[in-house]
Order: sequence, then C-alpha cells, then structure tokens
Amino acid sequence: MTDRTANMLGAVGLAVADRIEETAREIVKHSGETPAALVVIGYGLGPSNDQLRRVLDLSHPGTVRLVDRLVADGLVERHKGQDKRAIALHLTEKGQASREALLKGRLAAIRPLLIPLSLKEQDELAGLLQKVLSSMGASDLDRCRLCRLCDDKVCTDCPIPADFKSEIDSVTTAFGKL
Amino acid sequence: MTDRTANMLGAVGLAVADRIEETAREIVKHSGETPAALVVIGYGLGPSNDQLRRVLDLSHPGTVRLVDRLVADGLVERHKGQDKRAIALHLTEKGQASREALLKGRLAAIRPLLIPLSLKEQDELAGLLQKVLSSMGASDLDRCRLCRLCDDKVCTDCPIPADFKSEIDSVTTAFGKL
DNA sequence: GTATTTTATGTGCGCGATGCACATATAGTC
DNA sequence: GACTATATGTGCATCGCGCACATAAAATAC
Repeated sequence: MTDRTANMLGAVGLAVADRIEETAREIVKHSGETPAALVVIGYGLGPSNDQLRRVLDLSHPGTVRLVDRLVADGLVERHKGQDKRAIALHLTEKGQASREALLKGRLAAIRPLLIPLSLKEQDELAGLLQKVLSSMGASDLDRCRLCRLCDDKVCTDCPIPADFKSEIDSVTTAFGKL
Repeated sequence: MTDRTANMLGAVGLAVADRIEETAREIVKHSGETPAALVVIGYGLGPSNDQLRRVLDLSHPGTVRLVDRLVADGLVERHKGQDKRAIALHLTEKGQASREALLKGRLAAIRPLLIPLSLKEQDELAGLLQKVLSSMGASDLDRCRLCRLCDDKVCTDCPIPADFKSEIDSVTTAFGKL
C-alpha cells in the first residue's frame, strides 16, 4: 500500500519535473542546472563559483562553463569577491527579468495540477507536503539544493530552514524562516 | 495560498525526480530517457522504434541511438516486427533484471519521503495524488508518458487509464484498469 | 500494375551540458 | 619563505540528443 503511494508520488514528481523543465527550457535557453543557477544567483548574495557548485551539485568545470553560458547571454556578471581569487556572481537586469519569468512560468506550470482539488484538499495537500519537506534535507546544503528552483516570494512559512547564509556568506536568509 | 502549495509541490517533485534520476543512473549506466525506455520496452509488447519514440517524446534519431545503447549493453534486442520495415523491441534476460532493479530502486528512493507521514496521512496523500493524476494526461499518449517510469506491479488501481495497447499493438493493458 | 506518397528505420554531423586532468593564482600555515 | 589548501579557469572527451538526409517497405493513386 505504501508502495502504491510511493509509485504515485513518483509519477506526480516526474510530471512536475517534466513541466518545470519544459517551461525553463523555453524561458532560459538552456537546460540542466542552468535555470537553477539563475534562481540561486538571483538571491543577490553574490555567490562564488564554488558555492554555486555545491548547491547545484556540479563539478567545478561544469559550473564554470554554466556561468560562461549565463554571462554570454548577458544574464550574469562576474564581480570581484572579497577574496582576490573568488568571484561574486550577480544577475544583470536582463538576468533578473529572466529569473522572474522563470519562477512565474514554473508556478504556472505546476498550478494546473492543483485544479482538480478543492481548496480544502489543497490545504490538506499543503500540510502533507510540508511534513514531507521538513523531514528531508538533513544538511543545510541539502535544503538549499532542494529549494534551488523555489520561488522565495511565494514560499512563505517555508518548511525547510534552508540557510543560504551559511552557504553563501551574507546577511539574510534567502528562504522564509521556519 | 495556492501558489505556496504549488511551490511546495514543485520542490517535492524536483526532489523526487532527482532521487529517481540518481538511482536510475547507478543501475542503468545511462541517463535521460534511457531508463524509461527500459521500463516501457519491458512491458513486453514489442514496441517499435517509433512507438517508443512517442512515449519518450524524443526525436527519431534520438530513439534509434537510445536503442543502440541498450542493445550495446545487451539489455534489448531488435526483433522482426509484423511489418518488414518495423522492428519489435524486447528485453533480454539481462534487460529484465536491469528493469526490475530499476523499478525496485525507484521505489526505494521514493519510499523514505513517506516516512514522516502516518499511515492515515499516507492514505490521505494517496487519495490526493490519485485525484491529481486522474485529471492530468488528456490523451492516451500523455498518460503513457506520465507513467513511463511507473511500476506496474505496484500500481494497482491505477488512476490513469493509460492504454499502451492503443499505442503499442498488443492484447493487454500494461497498467491497471481504472 | 507501376508511380507516388507515407511510414519506419538508420546515418552523418553538430551541439549542449557535463566530468576529468591539468594549469594558475591567491590565501593560509608551518 | 616554503608548503598546502582554496578558487578559478582551460583543453579534452563523453553522453544524450536533434536536424538533415538516405533508404527500404507499405499504402495509395492513377
């Protein structure tokens, strides 16, 4: 019985990921972790290449090339970091716009799935999802990774105390507090 | 409020897809739609290249190369189809074993997410997921695609009346009946 | 019953996203 | 000051995939 539930969760998860992927591909011109990078950099904390790499779970060179792509598209700029060797990644205005379109598109892609549910059922689902989310992501990095495509504007009362601050040195937490 | 729910669904969906992807990569040696191909071919209906292509939503050549990979790994064989131009794809014994490991691994990857939920809550979630699933997948092909990684052994009372039969000529429906 | 169109597979070629091995520059440490 | 650790960047290769094209067989048209 649990397996049946798990199987359905797998199907829904796959569908959700498919839809997000498809939308992201249309808006950003690239696939893979590139859209997530746009979201993460967009928190404005000026992450370094290496910090970004950890969140996206990519190799070093892979991240460099990913940033190359974003820079080439005029979405991201490499600024000087506090360290002379490190860089600080920031979105350009175009990058900001792209990020917002991405997040908006993502929600638009997911929202239709909730239509068959009544408002009460949606609340029920939210409660269950919140429980599931709060218990996954053991490490802070896991939580950042889990939320690497999340819309922070919408994720009020985020069940995941993901703390970008400890991953990306800065003042504020990118996600809502628990 | 709906957006918050959608956002959390997006996060969970991404996490589920990540976990499935990771597991699949370990078991099958390839990524992308290759694991799904193994599952779909494994229904034993002897799909043609083109039928497989539609379910996986790949290009023609992409599917040919995908099958090439599976054949090279000794997981799939190209048999003669009813048509002299079409082929019928079938799993080898090794392919069967690989498919079973894949499905098993997939469930094992998803199952932990349900642990924080009580049995009653799991039932609740199952009901909600079932509702969501039943209203997505307008076309039969959509449903096949949606279930392209599903474990038919486990998916009893499948909410999606996906009918491989109409996609892949054969006698039985690969998925449970509604 | 041949000629054209449609369907199905396969190939050459290129591209995008990624990883490995390596190079280089800077910060920290002994 | 010499060694190590950290951070970025560069060949180079691989993998999954799509486009344009070629080819064979079935269906259809005339």
